[in-house]
Amino acid sequence: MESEKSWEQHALVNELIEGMEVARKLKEDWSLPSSADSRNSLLQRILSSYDKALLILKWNAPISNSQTMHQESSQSPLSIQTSPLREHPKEVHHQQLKQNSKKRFVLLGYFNSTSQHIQKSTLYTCFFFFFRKMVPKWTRHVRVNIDNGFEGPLHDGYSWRKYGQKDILSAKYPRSYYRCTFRKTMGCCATKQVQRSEEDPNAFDITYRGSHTCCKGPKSQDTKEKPHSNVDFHHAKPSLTVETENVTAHPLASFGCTTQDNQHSLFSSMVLENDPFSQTSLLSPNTAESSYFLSPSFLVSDGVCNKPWPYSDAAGIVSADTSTTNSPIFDFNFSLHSVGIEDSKFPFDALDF
DNA sequence: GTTATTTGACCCGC
DNA sequence: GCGGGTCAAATAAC
Repeated sequence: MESEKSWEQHALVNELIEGMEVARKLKEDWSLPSSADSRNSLLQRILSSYDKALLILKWNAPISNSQTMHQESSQSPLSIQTSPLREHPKEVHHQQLKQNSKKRFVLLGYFNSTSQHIQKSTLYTCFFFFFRKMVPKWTRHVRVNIDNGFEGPLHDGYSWRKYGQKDILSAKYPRSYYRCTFRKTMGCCATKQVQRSEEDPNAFDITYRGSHTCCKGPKSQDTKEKPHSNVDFHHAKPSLTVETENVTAHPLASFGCTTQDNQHSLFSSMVLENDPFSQTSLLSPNTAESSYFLSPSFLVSDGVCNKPWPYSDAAGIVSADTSTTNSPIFDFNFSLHSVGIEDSKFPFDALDF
């Protein structure tokens, strides 16, 4: 346990120092006629560092603290639509214990692994735990004027590939499942679900999950999607109405896809969907709006990661930017440097599990 | 030939 | 057992 504390503290200190150093550099650059991109990328790095640091802190928060913080934050008048806790407090406590234990296991398993290759079964287990339970998820309600010839859900600037459609029991319209086109080539695990709204057939409810690590964001437009089937609401015609509302889960959920972030990386998907603590205290919009967790990608107007809605690299650690197969990929990342793993060739063989 | 979509089957959590 | 999410073979589109 002492060693755990040691590397956690080490990582934490490293992140804070890095954040400070980059902030200093930003300050120096501020008066220079350097590009906005440069400043934005520095800003991105700073926030990324603090994201990491905060996540490490959160990771190590005592259960009692977590619970207290959750209760406090859930009472916050600013917190919106965090998942209501249905569980009895005792159950919550047990769940947190369980989750904390799992989280710790995953992190320590990674950091402390002396083996050159982590067992595939471990990776598999870790992946599903993270992806299904911890990857951020948020919903957007998007309205589109179908009369204008748009036949399908909005194109959000990313390139998606449909991999399934399902009739939902209580829903009038089927739900379509999309994943990032670059999942195979770049290991991007972002997915989205699109479902036509029952109340308003011209509207779509789009649920995003996971972060783009593919660097093929809105600006690249590297897509082979049929233009008629998707509407790019970044460049929507005036007649196109776009509404966003009910960002139900994680407005800060990492959608970081800057090149820089991929190198630097990110705890991206370790924002915990089911973790009451992270939802309410680390991720609730009130926290974001008011303090540390607001992503630069949301703040900047011309930056490389100027997302159309509050995407964030919050909690990003390291992009395990793996070129891969269809296999599940870790979509969370952490700074190897910060924990003293300097070898950039750290063997993370996600290719063949 | 390559890439995307469709759709039935399968997996897994509840 | 049910239902949501994903897989993967078949098919379509380019």
